Amino acid sequence: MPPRLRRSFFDRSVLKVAPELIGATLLVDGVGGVVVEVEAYHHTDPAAHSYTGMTERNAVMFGPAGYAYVYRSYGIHWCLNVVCEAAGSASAVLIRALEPTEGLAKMRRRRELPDARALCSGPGKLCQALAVSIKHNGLPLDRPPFELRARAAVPEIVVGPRIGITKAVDAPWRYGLAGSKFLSKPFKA
DNA sequence: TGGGCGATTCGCT
DNA sequence: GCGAATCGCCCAC
Repeated sequence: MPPRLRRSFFDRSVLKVAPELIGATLLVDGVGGVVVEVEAYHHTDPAAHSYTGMTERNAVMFGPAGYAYVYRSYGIHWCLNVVCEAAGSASAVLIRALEPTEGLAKMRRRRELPDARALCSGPGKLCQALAVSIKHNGLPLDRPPFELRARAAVPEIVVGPRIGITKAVDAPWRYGLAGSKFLSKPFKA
């Protein structure tokens, strides 16, 4: 089994960490799968929550790397990020999609859906499938309930603009696993 | 203290 | 493709 990713893995440029997460395995209480889509948010990026400074919501982003930043989206969904770079730099990677491999029955029950393709194909969906919520905000990714393991081999990565934002819309900081059927949206060829 | 808005999803057309 | 659901965050008043 590939080694756990240590916190020091995240203590680097978010633009380096983000593509290296593609192919890694993320589990929460044993449920999850292979990371197939992420987005990078740098603290100098107008689209980042941390851009305008620290607030109660985004405080974890300003802490050390390797911790979970979880926030509520559109009043409905949860979204899971991993804090990157040195403490205070306030950069993070948004986990956008997984290929489900472990605990499919649990995920289907939580999502009330039979289709494996739709279980984790979006940031809100995967948090529902993995039962991630505000309770996980500020927890380290290298300890239970999280389990995050390095990829076995370097996969082919596709790059494109990020989804659903209104600022810095052209920055190519969305990364995906080439050819994956489990993306939130296809990458433009 | 109140109102506009969002790193989304789903169902309907 | 479009719009509703839904509510915490955040800043202007």
